[in-house]
Amino acid sequence: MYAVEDGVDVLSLSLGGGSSPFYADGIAVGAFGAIQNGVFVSCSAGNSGPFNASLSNEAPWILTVGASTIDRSIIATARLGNGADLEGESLFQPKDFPPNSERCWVENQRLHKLNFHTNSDNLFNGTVIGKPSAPEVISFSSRGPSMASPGILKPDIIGPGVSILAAWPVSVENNTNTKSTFNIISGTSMSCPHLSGVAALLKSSKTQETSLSTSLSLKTSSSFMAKGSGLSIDHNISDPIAGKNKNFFLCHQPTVLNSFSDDHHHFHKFHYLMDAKRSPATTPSTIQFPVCLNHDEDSPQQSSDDHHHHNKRKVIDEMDFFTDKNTHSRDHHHYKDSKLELNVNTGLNLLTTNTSSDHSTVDDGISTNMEDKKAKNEYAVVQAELERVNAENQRLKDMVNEVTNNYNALQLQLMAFMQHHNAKAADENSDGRQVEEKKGQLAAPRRFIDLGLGVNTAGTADEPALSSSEGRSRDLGGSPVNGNSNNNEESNVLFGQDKKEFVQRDDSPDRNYGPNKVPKFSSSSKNVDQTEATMRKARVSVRARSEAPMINDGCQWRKYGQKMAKGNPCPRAYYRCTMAAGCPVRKQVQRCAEDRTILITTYEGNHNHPLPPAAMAMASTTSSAARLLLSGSMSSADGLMNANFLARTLLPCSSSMATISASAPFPTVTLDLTQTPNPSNVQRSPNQFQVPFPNPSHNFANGAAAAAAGSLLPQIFGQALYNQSKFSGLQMSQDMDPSQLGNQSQLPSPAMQQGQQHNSLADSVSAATAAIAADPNFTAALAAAITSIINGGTPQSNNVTNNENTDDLATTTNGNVKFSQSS
DNA sequence: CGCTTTTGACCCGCGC
DNA sequence: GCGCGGGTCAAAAGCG
Repeated sequence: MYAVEDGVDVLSLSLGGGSSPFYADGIAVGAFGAIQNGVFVSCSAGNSGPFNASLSNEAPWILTVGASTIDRSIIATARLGNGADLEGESLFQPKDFPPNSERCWVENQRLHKLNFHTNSDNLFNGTVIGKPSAPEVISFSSRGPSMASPGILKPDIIGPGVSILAAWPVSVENNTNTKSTFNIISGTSMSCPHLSGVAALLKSSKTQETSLSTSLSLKTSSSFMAKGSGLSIDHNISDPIAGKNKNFFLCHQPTVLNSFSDDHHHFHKFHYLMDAKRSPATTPSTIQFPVCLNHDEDSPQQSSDDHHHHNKRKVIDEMDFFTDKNTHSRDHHHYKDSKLELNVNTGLNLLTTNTSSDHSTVDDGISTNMEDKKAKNEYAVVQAELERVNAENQRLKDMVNEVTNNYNALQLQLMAFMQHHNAKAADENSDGRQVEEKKGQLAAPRRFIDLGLGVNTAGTADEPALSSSEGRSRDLGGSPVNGNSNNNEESNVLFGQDKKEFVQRDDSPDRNYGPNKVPKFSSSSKNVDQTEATMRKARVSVRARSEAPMINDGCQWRKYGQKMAKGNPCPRAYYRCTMAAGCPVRKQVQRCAEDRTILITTYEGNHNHPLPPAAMAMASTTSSAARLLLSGSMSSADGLMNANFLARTLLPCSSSMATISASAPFPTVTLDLTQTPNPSNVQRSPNQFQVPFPNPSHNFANGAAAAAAGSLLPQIFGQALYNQSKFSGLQMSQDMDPSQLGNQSQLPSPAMQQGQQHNSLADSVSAATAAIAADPNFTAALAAAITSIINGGTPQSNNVTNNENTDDLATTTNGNVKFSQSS
């Protein structure tokens, strides 16, 4: 026998499942806050709890199941009508829900004991053990619409007065172990983008109810309905899922109402079901809990239960889940004698905005107390909504920050790629001319670095070719003027991690510096120091919008100072790289005075250690930019050089802008990630000329892949490798002919320059793959960018064909994009 | 306890 | 030479 007494509302809110917006406890608070006496409340939090259930009045029979699948520390709580708090552990775990977890509590002097166990993320089987001695509501809520995994209720828990609520199908075993699946509609939160209060919540359940063809198996007295219950629970034993339920109803064929309809928001609850079915056009201004309790007086089944209509907790109807109707007859009478009051007013019209149409029986019994409660409930709803919105806002902020960081990193990557590509292309274009012009003058032949992947350059795959800087150094070391010189000669040069070591070993050969080299640097320690100082002072400033105090560039930094800089109310923070002992890299972080949403990060120096993939974007970009800057400044004797270089090398292009500052105390290139793609929007300083990163399509065709391989990827590859010549790139640039600036720019970043002799190609590929694959978004974006470049590029005869890298091949495939380094 | 951050002192270069 | 501003140091404080 199954019966629900008068004065009992049943409300089951299942907040579980997916990314439901109903996690906010405020919803539950608001929802339950309106529930009045005698309401059964069953709630279940979903993935991210917490939720709280508060009852504003006596609620003798409450069973609350709360859980968070995300944070087990979150405790679902329910405040009982008597002021007692009901707390339960967070029972759910995404995967490893402990079998047979037991949870007990005492509520209103009744022991509630539940065993829960589940065996999958979205499967929740609940077993209630022990026979309740009083009307109770037990709620099962799976985490999702797992129709195939209904909860199972043991027969012994099916007793008089026990309601079983489930958001999803629940099977009930009868004495013959025959399972019968039934559903009880409960408010579920799936796929509801917006909600406000219970009404919306339950209203949202309409779709699911319909789709799931859920049914409600609950009965109550008509008198209860007359009290204005806002809760709608309709009987539906014809549910296709719960078709067997029909066999468990002894006395009637419940009226079927599968879904909540707006048209059903009739407030005459006493006739709600009937009206809803017969007068669907009625549309109340208030959103009502569509209560579909089986109290239809016109129902032929009803007559058989008339004897249950009593003033107190009368069981006017019964639902028999089992064929054995005598099983709980004694309990049934027990419930009939229950002391529960019938003056139940669920007051679930929480979001009522216009009560004029409210003709419920509430009117005849409303007291000021009720109004106060209603007001409080509304307040609670608003407050809860506010909290929810705040929490959501915070989450969105976090998301924005994260996205911003990702965007910045991606942009840097793209900039690095374009920069390398551009430099390479420029070098290609200028190479012939430059070579002729400088023929015989340059002792330092333009030597392309092997990208570190140069299997052939070093002779063996295990001994990758030296970095570009190394190559250049070697060239400086006396190699004949040969822009295409092979790397074989590099084998004579050793590069230590320490720049000085490199210098010492590099001083032997004589250098035939061209007369136009300005300034010329000798191999003396003095010049070396000067070079180092210059390199160190070369700065790359990155402007990016970020709410965070510091952009995440993948490196570890230690703050060593903070100063108030003149002209900027925002303090400037000084950081030092701590990823390796003695790493000279430092950076300054300061917010832009004009626009404090812009964070200006200025990098200085080169890392002397491998960088994690996450740090590659920034490191490669900044180092490349610095190299570009230094190349221009150091290799040109006059200011025109830069202009020429830029004009020849850089082409109009992308949204990212590089600004080389001529007035800064230190040579500084600024990468502005805040600029819009429209060049007209670019602000220019009289002392600055901006260098838009080239549009690869202008001078880059099939070289895109080569560029990717020749710049970005090599850096990534080199990343996994340890390097020994951290400043070689700069030193090389000192001796370079302006015509080689493009090549210079093309050189890998210091990170790339790091010694690769000790690493295998496989390791490099692995590192690159990991770096690229680490971030699917980045991968997709980069792939799209490169694809765009390749597709948009106009094939040119002067495609990049660096013979030095002819055999170098570093290929990593990510999705549809294949990066292949070839020359 | 070790690492990081804070913060005032100190150093240094540059301009007057 | 002095003052100013940028940058760094290092002891103290904070933090996990």
